[in-house]
Amino acid sequence: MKQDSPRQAVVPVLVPVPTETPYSYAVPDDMTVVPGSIVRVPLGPREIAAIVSDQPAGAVDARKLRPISAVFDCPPLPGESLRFIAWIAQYTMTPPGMVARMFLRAPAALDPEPPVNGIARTECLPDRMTAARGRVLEIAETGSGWTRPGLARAAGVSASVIDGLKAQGVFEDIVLPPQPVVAEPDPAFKQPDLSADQIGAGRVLRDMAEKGGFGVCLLDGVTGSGKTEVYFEAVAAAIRQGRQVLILLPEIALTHAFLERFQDRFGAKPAEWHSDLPPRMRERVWRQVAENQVRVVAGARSALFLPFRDLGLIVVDEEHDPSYKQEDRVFYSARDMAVVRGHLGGHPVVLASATPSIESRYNAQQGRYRRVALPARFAEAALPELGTVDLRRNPPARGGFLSPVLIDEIAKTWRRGEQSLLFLNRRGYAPLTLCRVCGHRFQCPDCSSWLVEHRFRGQLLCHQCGYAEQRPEACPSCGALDHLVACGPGVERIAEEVVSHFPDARSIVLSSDLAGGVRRLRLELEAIEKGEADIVIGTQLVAKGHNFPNLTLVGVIDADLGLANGDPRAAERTFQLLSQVTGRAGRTGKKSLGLLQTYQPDHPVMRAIVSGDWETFYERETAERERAGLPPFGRLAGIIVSAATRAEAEGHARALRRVAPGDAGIVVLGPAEAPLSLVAGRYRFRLMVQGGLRADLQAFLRAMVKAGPSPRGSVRVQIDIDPQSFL
DNA sequence: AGCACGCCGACT
DNA sequence: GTCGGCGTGCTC
Repeated sequence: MKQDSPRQAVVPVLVPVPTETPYSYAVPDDMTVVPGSIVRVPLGPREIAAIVSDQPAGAVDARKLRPISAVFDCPPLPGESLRFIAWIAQYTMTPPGMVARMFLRAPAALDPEPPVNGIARTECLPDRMTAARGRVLEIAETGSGWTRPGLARAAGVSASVIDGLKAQGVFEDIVLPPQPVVAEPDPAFKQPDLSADQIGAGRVLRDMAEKGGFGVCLLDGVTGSGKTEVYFEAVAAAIRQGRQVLILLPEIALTHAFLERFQDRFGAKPAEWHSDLPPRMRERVWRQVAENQVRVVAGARSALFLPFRDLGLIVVDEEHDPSYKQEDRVFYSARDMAVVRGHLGGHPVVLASATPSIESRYNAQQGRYRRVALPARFAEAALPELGTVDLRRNPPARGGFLSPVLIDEIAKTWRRGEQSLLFLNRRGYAPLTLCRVCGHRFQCPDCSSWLVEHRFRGQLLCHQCGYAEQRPEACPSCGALDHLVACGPGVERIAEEVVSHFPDARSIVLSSDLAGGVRRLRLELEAIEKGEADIVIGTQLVAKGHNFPNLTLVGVIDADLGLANGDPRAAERTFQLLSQVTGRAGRTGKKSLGLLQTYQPDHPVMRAIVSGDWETFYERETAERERAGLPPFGRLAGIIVSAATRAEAEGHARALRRVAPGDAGIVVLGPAEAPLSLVAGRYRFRLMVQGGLRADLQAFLRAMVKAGPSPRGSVRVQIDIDPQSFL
């Protein structure tokens, strides 16, 4: 539908505030805007960036109308993006302005990059030549453009040398063109050496990318089967067609490893997009994506809201990863929204995982997605030999958590000069502290979960809400001194046990609360990769993406952990996590071993991992959910909850928010991904129920359901996402 | 979501 | 007598 846009006096504008409809703004006579134009508008006392909408605005008093201040000098968002905003708003029950806000996350990028002043050679030659001048002229020949201080530094001279040359007309002032954020990737840079399986799978994906148009392919291949190289074939095809490519990665996996693999294949790095990108870089990436200067973006979930002009392919790597879910403000699953974006814009979507989620498997089984499987590990990367250690038959020594079998294997591995990884998904020293005299258990005053002892810090922490207190000497209940006992293991405690068995081995603990933050963590990981540790004890952050080249033993301290928390996804999650962790071994070419300590070696999760028969596990899981009245998908009932005031409604929302994600099982409320929306009069709150809800919260919700809507104003809780109908 | 306005408690 | 807490309402 092409038509000349008539002069509009008033246009609808999506402002980043939670209103149901766009606001109306007057368009000054000398201004032209189209739907998608990014504009600066006055809103109350401030000026903010907003998007001209194609949806009708609500009625407004003409006296309130204010004019658009300016149109930003950047390309308007394409219609596809506007439809994407509207779709997400509707699906997630979020005000459209709040969704639009996600497209405006790089405010400074809305204006063109400030021009950078540089200098360039002229035809003139200097009157006298000196050593310093010679160096400057030599360096100036290299590179694509120099700033005055840049050239001086590169030539190792002071800026006055350059000023002298400039005074003679040897250099002149110019404005440097904006520098591309990354080099152009070359699809033919290096032809990969693929196995027969990879070639077959790669051909399917390449065809999808070449043909274009919407379609979803689930690329399912065990760790080390070379999934990445396979979807790179599709990426190459899209680049050849001159289209843009978005590769989504779980946040933690934005590691050097991926970027380097990409560079090996394409000769240049992809543009990165994630939360700790420096602001400058962020702006440049945003702008160059909008101007179709960037071919490939590798990013975390927020990259989904970059203003691509000509997207030709979306890849979601590790599609099962829970970090694709955003749980604040706008609640969405980036994996699902990637499929939606592909659908709206007519792009192929590749979902890749070694352990696909149940819902993606189900969608593939139903024929909604195409499925391509890579059965074997590639080349020299042999699978580790996997086994369970039955803790009933091989119990740890009193007060310990390592079975003799595991200790023996650690010893052997260490003697061979190889590395061991001990995995326990629990931070701190002990998950429960109690008083041996009176039985007092340390509980969080705010949310009633056990306080976890962190011995290195001397604190008791609530892992649920972040509450912290100093670890006391005496029992706060009966006053007894020295009778507090730690129950159960955390990584710190395992480290203690490791030191007692292997005092001469170099051991290290890695968890997200490591003192020194992310930077320290990165350093430690590098040190481990260089072989500077013998025994690594870590939480789930060691499961992702790092290559420990000398690792030949993975011991899972408590493989049962997480199976009994009532989460309907418990088995699936445990399976995914343990597969990933044991996959850390066996990348060396050497013989390697993965051992799962468990009290239930016959549990389907253990059997699936040990036997490698994942197909049976998936079938069983799907059937299990159906039996429990939790089909993998399905529309869920709404719940009416009453609240008299905004404060009360907010209180409910906060309470739900704090305890919802990843907690114990929700049966009344249905499967894991159900988003709840609380709507109280004009106030509206949402949250995503990920793992399920704790029993006390279920009771709370049930009570509210019974209470029914309040005549004074109500909070409505809705749970009605239906993944089957999300297209 | 921000931000202003407004009404009650501890301070220069 | 004011500073500042957050409860309430509004933004085209």
